[in-house]
Amino acid sequence: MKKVLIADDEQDILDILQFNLEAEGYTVETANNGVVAIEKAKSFLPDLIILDVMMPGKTGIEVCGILRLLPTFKSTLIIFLTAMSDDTTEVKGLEIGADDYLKKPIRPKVLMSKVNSLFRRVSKESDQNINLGELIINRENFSVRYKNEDINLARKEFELLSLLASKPSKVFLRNEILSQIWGTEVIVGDRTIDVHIRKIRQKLNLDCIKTVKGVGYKFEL
Amino acid sequence: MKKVLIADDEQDILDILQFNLEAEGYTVETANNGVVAIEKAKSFLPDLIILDVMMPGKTGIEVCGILRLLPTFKSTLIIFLTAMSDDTTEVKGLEIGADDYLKKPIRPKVLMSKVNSLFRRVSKESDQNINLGELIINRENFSVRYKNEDINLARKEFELLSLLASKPSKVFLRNEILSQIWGTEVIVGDRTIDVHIRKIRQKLNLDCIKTVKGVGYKFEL
DNA sequence: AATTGCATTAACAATTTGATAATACCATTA
DNA sequence: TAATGGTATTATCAAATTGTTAATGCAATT
Repeated sequence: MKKVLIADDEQDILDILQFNLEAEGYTVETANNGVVAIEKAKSFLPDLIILDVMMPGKTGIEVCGILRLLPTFKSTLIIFLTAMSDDTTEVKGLEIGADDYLKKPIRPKVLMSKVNSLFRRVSKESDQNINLGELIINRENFSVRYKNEDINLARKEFELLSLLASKPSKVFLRNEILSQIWGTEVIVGDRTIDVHIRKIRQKLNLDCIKTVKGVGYKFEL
Repeated sequence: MKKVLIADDEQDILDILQFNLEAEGYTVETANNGVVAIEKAKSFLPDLIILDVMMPGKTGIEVCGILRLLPTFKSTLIIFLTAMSDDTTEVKGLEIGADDYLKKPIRPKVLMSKVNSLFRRVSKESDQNINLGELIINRENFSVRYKNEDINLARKEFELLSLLASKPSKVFLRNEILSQIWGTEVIVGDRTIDVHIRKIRQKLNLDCIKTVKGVGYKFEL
C-alpha cells in the first residue's frame, strides 16, 4: 500500500491524520520537526509527504526545497499544511514544488479526498507514460523517443509496442495481443502480428522485443 | 478458507482479533505465548501468523526467526504487533522475515485491510510464480531461473516442469501428464515424455525430477 | 485524380520444436 | 546369471512456428 509521511510539530494533528490515513489503508510514519522529516523521508521513502509549513527548526517549505533537490523525491507527492490563509504562502509552496496545500483547521474528509485524488491523478499519469530508461513511450502524444530521438511508429505499431512495454518481461500470448489490439471481432491473419513486430524492431533498431516460440512476445530491456 | 494463528499474551487482543477475523470468514487459532505459538503453527499450518512482539518466554521476533527456518513456514505470512513505535523494532521485524507490522493500539479496520491485501498479494503471486528456493518458475514470463541464471526451456519443457513443480513430491502418472500437457485429443507415444524430461534435466542440470518406475515422475527438491 | 502511408496478406525461407525409433542402460526377478 | 520390463539416451526426421519480403488494397490527403 501507499506510504505517507506526516510532519507537524503538533502531536494532535499527527494523531488525527495518522488515524484517518491508516483507516484508509495507508501506511503512515510521522515526524515532529523538519529535520526528522528529512531523515524519515530518506529511510521510509514515502509516496506522499504532508508537511506543516510552520515547524521549529526547518519550515515545511525548506524541507520541501531540500527534498526536491534529491532525485529520489523528484516525483514524490508533497502537500503543505498551513495556518496562514494568505495566498503568498500558497504560491511559495507550489512554486517550490508542492502538489497541493491545505489550510488549517484541517477537515479530515477534505484531506482524505485530496490525498486520494492526488494518488488517482498520479496513477493515471503513470498510466499514460511508459518510461524505460532511454525509451520513452507517451500514450498521450502517441510518440516514442529512444535516446532522445523521435521514432515514428504507425498506429498499430505504436499500440503493439505500447502494450508489450506496459508490462516488461510479461509474455503476451498471440491471442492476448489480438484481442487487446484488434478486438475480438476483427479477424486477421497469423502473420499480421509478426509483420508489425518486425517493423517495430526495424524502426527502433533495439533488441527489446523477444519472441517466445509457441507462446507469444515479450518486451525486455 | 484461510487460516490465521494469533499469538499474544493479552486475552483482550486475542479476542478482538479473533472476532474480527472470524467475521470475515477466516479460521482462527490462538496462542498466548511464543512456545505455544510454535506448537500450534506446526499442527494448525496457518496461512497467516500474527505475532505480538512482547510476549513472556519467547518474543514474537524469536518465534518468527524459528519458524522461518522451517521450510513449511518459508512463505507463510507473518505480521508483527508492537507497542513500541520506534523504527528499530520495525526494521528488525521485517529483516527477520515479517511481511508487515502493526502498531498498538490496533484498529481492527486497519488490521483487516492489511490482512486482506496481504492475501490478495500472495494469491496473485502464487498464481503465477512457483518459488522453490533457488529455482524460480514464472508463468507470466515463461521464464525459469536457477541460482540466478536464466534457463531457456522450450514450450513443452516449460509446461512439463511447471506442472511437476506445481505440486512438489506429488507423483504425476504418465496419463496425467499426457492429458494435462498434450490434452486428450493428441496421441503421442510413451517415450515422448521421457525425452522431454531428459531435456529438462539436462538444461537444469539439477536432480529435481525423480523417476518413479512403473508409475510416473515427481518433482522434489 | 494522384499521392502517400498504413494494414493486411501471400509466399517462401529460416528456425525451432516435437515425436519417433533404435539402441543402451538398469533394476528386478526367475 | 540371464531374462524381463521399464526407462534413458541419442540421432533423425517431421511438423509447427516465426521471420522476411514484396505485393495488394484501402483511406486520407493533396
